[in-house]
Amino acid sequence: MPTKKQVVEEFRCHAICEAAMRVVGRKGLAKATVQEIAREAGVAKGTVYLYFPSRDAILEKTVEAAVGQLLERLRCAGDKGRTFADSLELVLAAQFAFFDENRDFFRLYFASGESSEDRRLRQSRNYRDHIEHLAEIIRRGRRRGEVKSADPERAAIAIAGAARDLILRRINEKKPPAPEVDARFLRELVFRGLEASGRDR
Amino acid sequence: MPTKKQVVEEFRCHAICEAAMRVVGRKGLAKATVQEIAREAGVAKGTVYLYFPSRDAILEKTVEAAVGQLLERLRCAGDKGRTFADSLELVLAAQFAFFDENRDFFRLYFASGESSEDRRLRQSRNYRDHIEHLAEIIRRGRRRGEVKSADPERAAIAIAGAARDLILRRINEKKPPAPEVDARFLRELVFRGLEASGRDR
DNA sequence: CTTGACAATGACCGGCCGGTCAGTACAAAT
DNA sequence: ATTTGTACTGACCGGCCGGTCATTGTCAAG
Repeated sequence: MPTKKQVVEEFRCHAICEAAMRVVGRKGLAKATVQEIAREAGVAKGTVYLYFPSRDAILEKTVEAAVGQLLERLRCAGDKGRTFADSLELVLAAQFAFFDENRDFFRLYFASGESSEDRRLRQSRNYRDHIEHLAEIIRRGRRRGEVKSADPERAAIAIAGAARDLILRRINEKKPPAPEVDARFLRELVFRGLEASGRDR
Repeated sequence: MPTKKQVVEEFRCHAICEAAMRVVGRKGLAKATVQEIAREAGVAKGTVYLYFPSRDAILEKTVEAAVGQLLERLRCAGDKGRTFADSLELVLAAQFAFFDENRDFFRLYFASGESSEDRRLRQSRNYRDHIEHLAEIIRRGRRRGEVKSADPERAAIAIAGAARDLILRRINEKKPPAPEVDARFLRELVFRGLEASGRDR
């Protein structure tokens, strides 16, 4: 049973993270100051330090929360597909859609980044989990004989990277295609490849 | 005919950029201070400002120079291949090799990054040129009937992204595979795809 | 109403760093 | 020898921002 104090604490932390998200969306990770996050959250700067030990902790938790939410969705999407191609496409579509919804935040999250933060993210549990998730989907496909033999982890990294850059592209486009379109495109690319097939040429 | 003054200027600028490259490799883009760049170049901080108007200008020119060098190599590599698959593999191998050679600089160049800088790079002529180069290779393959119909620019972005993340992976590995191995891997992935072929299952 | 505990505040501090500029050293010109 | 020109120096400044803490508000218990 959470005490009243814990409830307040939870509420404040959440409000601060939400605020941080908006500020980062506006200014970028490096230029998001504690002062502005506090103002955005409607509290004084000192108050922020009642709930977080440091600026880095705020940003870390904020990013962690957002990314955690994303990974949760991707996991669901991945479980829905019946074949490898399905799973992959669903995961990619979910990912594109998520970033479409969080455009502002992620535009600057990607575009900027502070050394300590960005590095932590890339080596973080979240990133590795994401890669591992993709790798697992590939391995499952392999077991079913749908996918050829290849280092699943490296393939996962390549797919994640491709998706990442497509997301950045989408973010800078005024009217990007529907998430499903790009998802289908990338699925086709990594599953079938670019090689001209008999009927296609 | 360059005057003596111009020669000195050229020499100093070059020394400062070289120094900046080493400092960025050590500390990351965001934490590379003018003071340290100056020390590394063996001049006083004030001297740096005789040759560059601002810190940003130093970093911009440094990155621009390094990336320009890279693109030059990639262009050569791309021209050597006779088929689409060849060209792609050669370009990728050249890219992996280049980053292997400049490990320190690019580790922190990628891992950190300051908002204004990183953004400028991504939207820079260099990045777009790289994408355009890849897209052109794809289009050439398409014209020869080697490659199926697909948006060449989006495919180029995806390939560049995949390569980028593989590079980051390689940079963090103590003993990465030879550049050619990863190049072959990625070429296989985007050209043939992951789908199990008849003989492979 | 008083009190005391604690949440909230925001002025302030200190360190950092980009950028400046008065001064130095040294060479060339007179 | 003296003056002029100039490449170079590095101490210094000012602004910024993360983090602190003495003060102020708030409210529930007595």
